[in-house]
Amino acid sequence: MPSQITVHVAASERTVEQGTTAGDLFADDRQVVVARVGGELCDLATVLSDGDVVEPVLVSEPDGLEVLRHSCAHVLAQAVQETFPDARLGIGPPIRDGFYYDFDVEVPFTPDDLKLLERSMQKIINAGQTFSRREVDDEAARAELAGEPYKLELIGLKGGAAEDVAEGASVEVGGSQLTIYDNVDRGGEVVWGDLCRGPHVPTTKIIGNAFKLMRSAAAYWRGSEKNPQLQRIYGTAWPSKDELKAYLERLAEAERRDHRRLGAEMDLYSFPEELGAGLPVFHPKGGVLKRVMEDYARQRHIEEGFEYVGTPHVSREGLFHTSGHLPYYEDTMFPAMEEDGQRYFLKAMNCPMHNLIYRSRQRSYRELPLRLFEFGHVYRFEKSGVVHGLTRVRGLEMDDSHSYVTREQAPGEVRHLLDFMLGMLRDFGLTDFYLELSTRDETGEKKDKFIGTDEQWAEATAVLEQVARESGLDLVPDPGGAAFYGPKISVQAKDAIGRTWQMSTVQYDFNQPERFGLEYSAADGTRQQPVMIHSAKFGSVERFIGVLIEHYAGQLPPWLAPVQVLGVPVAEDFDDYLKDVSARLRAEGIRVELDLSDDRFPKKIRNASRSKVPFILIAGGEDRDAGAVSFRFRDGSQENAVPVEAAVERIVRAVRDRVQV
RNA sequence: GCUGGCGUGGCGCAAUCGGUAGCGCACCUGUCUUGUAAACAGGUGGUUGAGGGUUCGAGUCCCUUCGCCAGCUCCA
Repeated sequence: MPSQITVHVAASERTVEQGTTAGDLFADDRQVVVARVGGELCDLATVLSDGDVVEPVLVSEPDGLEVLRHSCAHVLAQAVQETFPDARLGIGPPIRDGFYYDFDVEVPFTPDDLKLLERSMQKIINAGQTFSRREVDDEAARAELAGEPYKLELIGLKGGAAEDVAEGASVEVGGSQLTIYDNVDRGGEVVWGDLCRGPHVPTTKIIGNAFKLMRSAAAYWRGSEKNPQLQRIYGTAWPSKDELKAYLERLAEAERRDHRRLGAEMDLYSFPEELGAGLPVFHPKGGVLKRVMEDYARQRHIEEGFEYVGTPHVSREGLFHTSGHLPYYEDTMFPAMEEDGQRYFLKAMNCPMHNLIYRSRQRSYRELPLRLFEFGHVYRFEKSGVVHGLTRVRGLEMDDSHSYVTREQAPGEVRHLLDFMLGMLRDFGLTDFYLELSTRDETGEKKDKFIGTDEQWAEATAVLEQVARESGLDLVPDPGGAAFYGPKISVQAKDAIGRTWQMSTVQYDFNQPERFGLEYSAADGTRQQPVMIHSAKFGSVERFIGVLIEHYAGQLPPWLAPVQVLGVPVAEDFDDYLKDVSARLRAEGIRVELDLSDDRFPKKIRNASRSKVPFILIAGGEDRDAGAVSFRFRDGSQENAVPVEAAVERIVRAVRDRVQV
């Protein structure tokens, strides 16, 4: 055997001693945490073979960061088993921004436990333990892990289906070869070990002090309600302390933008306990925001060929049997009301009622596309644990529209709707999108939920996919995410701090027209069945308001701001002058408030600054003498001596053009 | 629905081992009011989410229930 081998590193060949490891090649770069050998992520301890192609993987790149977080999860597990010897191990994968590890413990972890574990992890990290890989066969693994029932279960399930076992399980049992990672301290003693596919960072030292345990919560084993709950600890880990700090600051920023907090501060809406969970009320200022959104959406729908309709909140149960909703969703509808032996339900969707409008008389192909639209209030009895602010409620208003079209018209209508909804989202200041295509589950246990023939699903899905691709936006598949009656495209929008929210949806429905017996007379005199296309631009109006509040951190653009102008007199003497100015603005339809309180000027400025009103108009002696006002903006900047005429014009234009200031 | 945490005047918080609920802001009243993030003084307001229990005594302990938060599951 030759004593030297040739390896390829960074597109150049290198001749190295037999027995050289990947780590040896990059020993001078501490940023390298693992290596890609022949395309596979490997430990730096991997011994190279002749002809290997080796690339360094830095901790700062996505793969390297995942490995760091996965290793950190291992350190957590080691700390847990040292502190709570009876804890049994679940799985511990990296996730977005961090990692978790699941444990079966008698007593759930407390916040104090987390602090304790964090200290214990720091000790392990400082000890500079190495991660040492060891291949084991199934028998040996079973023997060694006899005390770890969940790991044994994973061994039984290992192989190609690992990702089906549970999200994240593949990091434990990836391929056909089982491996155990031993944590070895400086003295060479094995102090802990875990079944794991790897790879890992070479030593715990790499983790440094740029990690933090965030919270603990229960999670079902293998993600199923039917399984026992384990206690999951979430943590975060970063290449450096600064990056950890930046991450924590992002979380703090998200908290500052929380629409529940801002809604209370800005007096927009509240969630009275007396009403019940998930039932918000809109205060006058929130009412302005909601009404402006509705007015604009209504106008735009009419411009896009929709007709505004109205339907009741309740219906006899038969309607929801016809639509097919009741068998699937009775448990998430409010309980039935009985009257004269009839069961009535609060509606959880508007489409059945729109179908009745369609069916109220004979329809001709000349009427198609027939587009119906309304703000329909629907009620969904969401499970208590999922209700959340305005983003997940039990009573909501949908901007619900249904286009009835011929099969031939369907692609054109979907395209029309997609353009329409993207345009509307842009009008509200959301500009960064991707699309998600939700299709039926072809194989899984939920396959039976989807009604309709294979051909219908294939056609519907093809139409949506084609239009989605034409949009040029990124398209992410979402298998199994479709409604029971048809596939959908959803628009995912990124907000100002990079979070994505599901906004608008378009759904292709061949089922309900059939169930309701919808027809139109074709040009040749035959009766044909239309296709129905559901769409919602806001989705839920409540949710959209919540997203906007967070996106703008409460600093709404003038056209949406409940109060657009706040007048602040420098002293009482100028109250009348500002009253005249505000009358001019009101005549132009501007929403103005005046601070006529007996607070002194600095206090008024303070209150005005905190009010998030886009235009603060100040007037004192200099302004009055010049027939002018002074603007103060939300960023604290100021523009003095603006003639009243110009000020009014400027405000009116900002509102009309829907710009942000 | 499940697991854990929490629930004190409108809001944010305090109340040592159980010993008859405090503070700031807001609000009200009065005096004050001329240029950019808090003038001064006084005052109203809670029986501690709700119901039950233990105790001489419960905001503090126990049970039930409602609501909120985090996560899991779910999301037409």
